[in-house]
Amino acid sequence: MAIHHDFENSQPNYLPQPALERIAQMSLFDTSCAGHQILEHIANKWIILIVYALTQGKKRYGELKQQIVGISPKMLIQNLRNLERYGLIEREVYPTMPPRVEYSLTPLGKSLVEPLAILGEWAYQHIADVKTAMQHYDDQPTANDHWQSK
Amino acid sequence: MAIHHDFENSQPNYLPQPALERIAQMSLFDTSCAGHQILEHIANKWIILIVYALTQGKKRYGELKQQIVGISPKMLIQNLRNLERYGLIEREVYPTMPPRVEYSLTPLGKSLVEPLAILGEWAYQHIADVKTAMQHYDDQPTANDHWQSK
DNA sequence: CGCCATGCTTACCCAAAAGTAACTTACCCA
DNA sequence: TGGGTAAGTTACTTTTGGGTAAGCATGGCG
Repeated sequence: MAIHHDFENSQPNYLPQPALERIAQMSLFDTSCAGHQILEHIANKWIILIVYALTQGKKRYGELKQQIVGISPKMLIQNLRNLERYGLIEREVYPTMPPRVEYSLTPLGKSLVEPLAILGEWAYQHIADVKTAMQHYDDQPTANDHWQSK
Repeated sequence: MAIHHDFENSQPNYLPQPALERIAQMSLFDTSCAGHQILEHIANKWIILIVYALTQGKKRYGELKQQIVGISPKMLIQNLRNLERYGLIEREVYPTMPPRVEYSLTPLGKSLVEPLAILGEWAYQHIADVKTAMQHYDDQPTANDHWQSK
């Protein structure tokens, strides 16, 4: 617990030192490191959105499908299965008919909410910055045309 | 600044309230929302590793290639271009011969370091939890075989 | 003089991921 | 008897990600 503390006021440097120090200790650059692999699975648009949705409490498959606009049934179920496998969500089946299945965050899943929320906030807060950077980049005619991922 | 504070001791609830409140305000579930789109681009294994690498300072292409084990030249250059486009890194060309190009984080890029570091730390700290969850899941023979992403 | 080494970039191609849409199961209800 | 419903599942196709290997420029060196 108490993972991140006062990292803003300790160093004169631009970058928060404790973060840097801690990054240096994780061998995330090594693809064979489990931390790297987990990151690879977690850093996924749908995973993030599903976890976000479940912060609001138990949700049924249909509710998730409705809330996460644009997700296909296949992607939803696939990512739900993966999240269950990683121990981040729990799947409860009520053997009624029509079937009823509820998904909820496990304690481990809940512990991931804060890191993801921080990332989401960053995205949300820097929309304008990124947009203007992209326009600026795209406007310069210097042949940077064929790399855009959209 | 001061984005995340004492979220552990304020609520009786398991989940950090401030994060939840703020998530609710972002319309990340809407694919047409710019925040959603940015998240989609940032939540990418290679992007994260490149930003991590650049927290250590300016780096040349070759240095990055060496440090980020397993990245192909194409992925490296593609993600560098994207990061530049988003305004997260800066590309400096020294017109010497052999050419020399240095990449560094912009202030915007530096602001992303802390969120990513927190995510990386989560991954690193919960390796054991996730591993045991996966073993447990894989051991139950109830035909969950065809979904695994590895 | 010409060939090699270096650093970066691109072309080409295949494999994996993700979207689409139709199908399933089993009960209830009209 | 047949339509509706919830939660998937499957087959099929398209899109994207990613690896391999070659291109290019130029200064150094033999």
